[in-house]
Amino acid sequence: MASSGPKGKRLPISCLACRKRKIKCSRDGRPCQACTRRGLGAEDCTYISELRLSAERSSNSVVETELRARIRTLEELLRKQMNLQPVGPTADTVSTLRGTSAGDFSGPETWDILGPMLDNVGTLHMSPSGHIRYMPLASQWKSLVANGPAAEYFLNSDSDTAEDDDYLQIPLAGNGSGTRSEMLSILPPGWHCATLKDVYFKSFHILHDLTFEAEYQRFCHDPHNVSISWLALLFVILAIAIYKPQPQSHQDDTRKPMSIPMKVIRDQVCLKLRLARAFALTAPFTNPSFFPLKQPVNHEGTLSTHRHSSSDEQRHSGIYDESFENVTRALACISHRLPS
Amino acid sequence: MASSGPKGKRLPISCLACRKRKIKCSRDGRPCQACTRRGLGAEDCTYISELRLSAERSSNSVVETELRARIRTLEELLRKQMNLQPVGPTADTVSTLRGTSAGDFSGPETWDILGPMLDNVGTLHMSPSGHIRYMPLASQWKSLVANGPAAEYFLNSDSDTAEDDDYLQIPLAGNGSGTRSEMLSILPPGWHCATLKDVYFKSFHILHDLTFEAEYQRFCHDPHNVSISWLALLFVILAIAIYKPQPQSHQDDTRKPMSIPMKVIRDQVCLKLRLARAFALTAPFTNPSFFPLKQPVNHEGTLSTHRHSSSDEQRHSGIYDESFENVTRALACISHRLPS
DNA sequence: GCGCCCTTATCGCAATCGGT
DNA sequence: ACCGATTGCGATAAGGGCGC
Ligand SMILES: [Zn+2]
Ligand SMILES: [Zn+2]
Ligand SMILES: [Zn+2]
Ligand SMILES: [Zn+2]
Repeated sequence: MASSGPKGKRLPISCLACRKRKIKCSRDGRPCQACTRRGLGAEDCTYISELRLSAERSSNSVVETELRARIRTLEELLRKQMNLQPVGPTADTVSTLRGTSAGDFSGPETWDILGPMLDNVGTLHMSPSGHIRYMPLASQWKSLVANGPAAEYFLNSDSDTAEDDDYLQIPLAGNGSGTRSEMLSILPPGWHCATLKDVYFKSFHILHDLTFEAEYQRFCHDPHNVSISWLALLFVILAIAIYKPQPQSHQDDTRKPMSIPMKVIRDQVCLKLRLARAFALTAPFTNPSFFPLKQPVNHEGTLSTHRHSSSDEQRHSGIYDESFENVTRALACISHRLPS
Repeated sequence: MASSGPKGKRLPISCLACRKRKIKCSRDGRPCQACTRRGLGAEDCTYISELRLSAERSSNSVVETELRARIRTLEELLRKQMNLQPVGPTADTVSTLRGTSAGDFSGPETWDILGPMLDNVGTLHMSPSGHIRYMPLASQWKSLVANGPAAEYFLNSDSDTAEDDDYLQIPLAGNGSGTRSEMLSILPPGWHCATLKDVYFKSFHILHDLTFEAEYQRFCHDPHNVSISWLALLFVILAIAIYKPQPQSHQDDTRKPMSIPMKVIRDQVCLKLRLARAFALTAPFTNPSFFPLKQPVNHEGTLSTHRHSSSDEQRHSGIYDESFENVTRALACISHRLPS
């Protein structure tokens, strides 16, 4: 009668494979009977009972972690606000804030050390098994990667898997409604974003980094208020960064050393970004109401000598629309060779 | 026993819906039994039998037409070669050539009047049901549009139909092999291409029209020898042109008046181009070996002040690859608002 | 919430067809 | 008989929806 007997009694819930197939699960052995018939091995016939429990219990701490990350984001923002130096010793104010939730963010798993953000985007409707609770988007994403039904796809898909599109319900040709939040939900978690963004701007010097950084901070503040075009640009930047081979020695930058194993990020983010790229590239073309960002951004290199007089003239003649600037920026990024 | 009795004999092939579902088709009535069971109406249960036959029978004359068009292409090329005027009265040589296959290309259906080209691209392996014969790609495309299995899709699809991709076997994420010919097979027939190209360059003045015209002629000469990136650019140009609303009065251009009803072209080309756009936009991102075109092209407007010194410098530092120029060109086109 | 019955949809592939 | 194209069986997957 005790519910925790580890004996030969059947496990509390069906195996994952059977749940996905919606078929009866014998719930014995590690390859259950249905899975055995299906030719699946022990690695495919898994149960999530204890995982679910632990996840349920630990999701509180996950939220806690993300809230802590949010704090650090605000610190960073404030620091940027008071002092334009990237990371100056703006001791006072920062330390004050830091006292709010000092926490133990140090150690070998330096996941969080890389400037978190976006960790405050989450929604409320995620309720694992009955409870309603705040669920940051980053957590959603991470759990998807970690133990979601598409886990295998993420980790060992090196070739193009076209069917992943609908597998993950990514609207490749969105009709303009709900697209922003969809794209947000696709975004990798904040620490990945920040890492990849840094990688990009350390490697390429086409976009005006300071301008983008400002926009990025604005995005961290209020992720739902950026334009779709800017999101698309962000996706492109991340995609480029994810493909850039990691240099062995870290840059001679005074910022925090990038101790995150790039390989790990790459594995996790790669497929998501591939989808996002396709989306970002297709969406504006399908629906011209995308890419509505207004303010232009300075470019360097071939695109830097931007002449506004002719641009304005042409804009009024109907040749350009206001999206030109942003698509151009995205394009400048795309043009990098992606080593694969 | 006669095979041509129109009586209660079964139609030669199953209905399209059944073929797609791979289920037995009763081949009676317009909603066949399977389709009736599925709740599909007559508009979904279609047959292509007689269309296929007619296409098979008429393909000879189609080839003939396309060969004639090829002649005119060569005439046009030669005229351009001898005289850089767009259409000057280069009487002698042209008339000599024109005598080769004078033909009756005049009349109300001025399909062919608009500078044909690409009509010589075809392949030999197209054997509708046994015969091996020369099959120009344009013919393939036209017959697809006119009476192919996807005919309805082409004519009444105003919204996005995502499933068309695999319906037409367009490799949205091609792996780089066979892509060029695939894109060529997607291209609208020559007269459509020329018309749309003209529309584009009459309306927009971003790309250097003379340079592009030269490349276009090169493309007409040897369509298989252009780079994928250039093809993508062409697709984008055509896509823009197809969406541009047709002005009521034709331009004050001394070239042949554009008497082709734009609406017709639009209907036929629209979906193909939508697919091609998606392809052209996705492919280079999926496979960095795309967009390999070398020679840069002058731009006007915002992109005109191209600085080669910095470009070269950056190229060598690995920041740009040689595809930059072309993607930029494509992007400049994309940035137009597409009125839809 | 979850398990899973039972109706559809999918599609590999072997039988079949039809032209030569 | 050969051979590429086509058909459609039948094994399998997907998933709507109901009872708990
Ligand atoms: Zn099972
Ligand atoms: Zn199992
Ligand atoms: Zn049928
Ligand atoms: Zn039918």
